[in-house]
Amino acid sequence: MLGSVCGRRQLPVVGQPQPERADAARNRQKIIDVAARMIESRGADQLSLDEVAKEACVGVGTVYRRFGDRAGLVWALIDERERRFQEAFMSGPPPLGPGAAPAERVGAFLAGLVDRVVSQLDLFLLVELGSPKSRFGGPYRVHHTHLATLLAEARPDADPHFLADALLAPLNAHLISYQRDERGLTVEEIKAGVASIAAAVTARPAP
Amino acid sequence: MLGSVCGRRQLPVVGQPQPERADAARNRQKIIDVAARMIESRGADQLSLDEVAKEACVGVGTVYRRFGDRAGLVWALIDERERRFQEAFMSGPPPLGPGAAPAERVGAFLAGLVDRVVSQLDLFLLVELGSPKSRFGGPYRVHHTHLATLLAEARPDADPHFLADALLAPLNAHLISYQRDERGLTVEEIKAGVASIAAAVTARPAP
DNA sequence: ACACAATACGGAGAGCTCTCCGCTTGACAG
DNA sequence: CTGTCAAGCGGAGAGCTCTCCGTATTGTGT
Repeated sequence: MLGSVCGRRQLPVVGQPQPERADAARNRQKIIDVAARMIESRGADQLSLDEVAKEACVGVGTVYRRFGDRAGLVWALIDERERRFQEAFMSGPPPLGPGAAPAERVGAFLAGLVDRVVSQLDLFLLVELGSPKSRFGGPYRVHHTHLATLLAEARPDADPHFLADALLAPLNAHLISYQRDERGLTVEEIKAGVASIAAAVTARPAP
Repeated sequence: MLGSVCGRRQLPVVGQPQPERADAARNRQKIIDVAARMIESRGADQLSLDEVAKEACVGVGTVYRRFGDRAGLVWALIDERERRFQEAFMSGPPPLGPGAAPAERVGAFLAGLVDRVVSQLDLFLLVELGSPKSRFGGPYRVHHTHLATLLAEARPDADPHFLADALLAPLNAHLISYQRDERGLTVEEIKAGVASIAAAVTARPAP
């Protein structure tokens, strides 16, 4: 099936400050490559770290030392697009980036996040099965902080942290997957629904 | 009790036990008892079905035949209180039951659900790790239908099904657990936050 | 009372996640 | 170049979830 990567040497990447030893970095990359290929060819739900290790010619211990657990490896696979998304909402052009009104940026952010989740749905499904720590650590924290900041501007009277959680919650991969596959909602309908809730929440409270 | 079956095959109905052989019923009860005891003494996250089987003196196959998987067994443990809750919001006194205004019932329902999740938090955490089928089947469907019905009355112009999902999403056990244990929110604060969102969503849209 | 489906049973075993620990290797000072 | 040792490595193994299938039990029609 998959051609084995065993024995092939990885070219060293220059320019990156490396807190890792060379062999460790090489293994990390090999593992990521193999995992990405296996997911592409067989689907994310079939991902077995045992098998990844075998295919990458490393011990299973190495996989776990590098990535902690299943969810950690999956985050690494998600990472590249995630970074691009973070750049977009932190320093890209409006309405996602700075320059637009807070309420408008909230809408753009949530719509963008729906797209992101949908575009890597099976990976996000896997992440959500991981430990709470991996779930609410890393990217979730970044999204939450960003959204809470925007909400604090749009609605200074409400609790922005709770509001951010509440707006992010309906974007979880399991719910979106269920809405799309079992209830027949389209991505556009989901985005419209999210937008209407965001609008209700960011509107000035009725007098 | 169940009416006579007259040779007809009964379809499995969620929540209603289908006619079981005497030995099967005996085993189901033994398994539930043992599982409840083990959870009480050691915590839900330590629940091992292998061990439950051994302790209940049945084969592990029996456990899985009865309950399908881990999440199925956990639902069975949750079931009794869940039924009481369902009765309360379907036919109990207002504001949870019929008689109050829809928006008020939405608030009471969500507050009640927060209490329910918190009161059996570790069981709900376990359920959320199960398959999407078990997660969105059974009780979720009941909650969703009820809430969507109320929302359709309160806000005839919006999509009540999506809205119901979006209001239920922030009540997931993992988020509540994280908010309470990591961010130090109290249950009352969570309920207040949920209430304010429900209020925003059920309010008439601004002109 | 008895036979015979239908139903349930037990537990071996496949396959997984993750831990542990004795051995190996890379980085660097001298 | 070489010695040192923190960092990294592999894979055996514990413990789990869930499946499979030959065997045993139950309830029913006669």
